[in-house]
Amino acid sequence: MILSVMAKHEPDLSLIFQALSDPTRRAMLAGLNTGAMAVSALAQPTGLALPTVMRHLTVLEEAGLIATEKTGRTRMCRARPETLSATMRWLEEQRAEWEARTDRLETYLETLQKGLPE
Amino acid sequence: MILSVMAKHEPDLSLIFQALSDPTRRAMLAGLNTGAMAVSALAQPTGLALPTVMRHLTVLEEAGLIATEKTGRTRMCRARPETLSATMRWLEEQRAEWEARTDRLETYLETLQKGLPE
DNA sequence: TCCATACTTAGCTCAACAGCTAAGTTTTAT
DNA sequence: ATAAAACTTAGCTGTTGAGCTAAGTATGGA
Repeated sequence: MILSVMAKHEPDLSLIFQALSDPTRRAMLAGLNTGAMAVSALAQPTGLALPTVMRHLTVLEEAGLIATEKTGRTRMCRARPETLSATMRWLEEQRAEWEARTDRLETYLETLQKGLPE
Repeated sequence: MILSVMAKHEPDLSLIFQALSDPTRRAMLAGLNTGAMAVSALAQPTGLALPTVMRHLTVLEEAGLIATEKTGRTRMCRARPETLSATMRWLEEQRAEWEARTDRLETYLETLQKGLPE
């Protein structure tokens, strides 16, 4: 099997961060961490109209943060934690790069200090 | 010293994710990982007008992702990796919660399996 | 002093977003 | 065969976002 076939939706950071920037969507995502849920069950605690909730779910799904499947007349939603992992990886890379140059800087400064008495 | 005085800007996830959702801003942040930079230096590779870049910088600063300081006529910008760490912490909590309930579910299913022959 | 540099402020445009209501569609239960 | 349940689609509204130009302020060098 060719790898590119498996990579259906490589994570799009713009879509992911955009999806996570809304508190309602973060709450929904947190709700799904306790198990899969139908749309109306997710909507209930938000107090929002159903079409509004549907829009939020579409945003989350297009970002790869959840998956949904319709069975009969109800649509079940579940979290996709792999996408969270991919996102953490990006954040970690940023911090790592920053740390690397900070370390280089400190090493350089130490070198200067040792060099001074010379 | 009282702690609440120190916590100037507790991280606001909505602001942070909103800031990170724009590719231009992520590129700027990545640029700052290689060291502090003046506004015009950050603007140059983007090809955007200076006021546009300024707006991006304001968004990043209000999210706590960078800090800036003006000396003379130039404003220097540097990354604030602590905010990235706080963000990772939230993502990690989500994944942890999801894993916890998944583990509980698997344990339960195993229990059922063992129970069956009885 | 004068001019260039480096932002900064003001204000405009167009697109995208979050919310709504009203009116479908498809299943399931009676 | 109806009717309720659970979405789904269409379309409207007010706000926010990213981009621009033009004009202003403040510093530093000649």
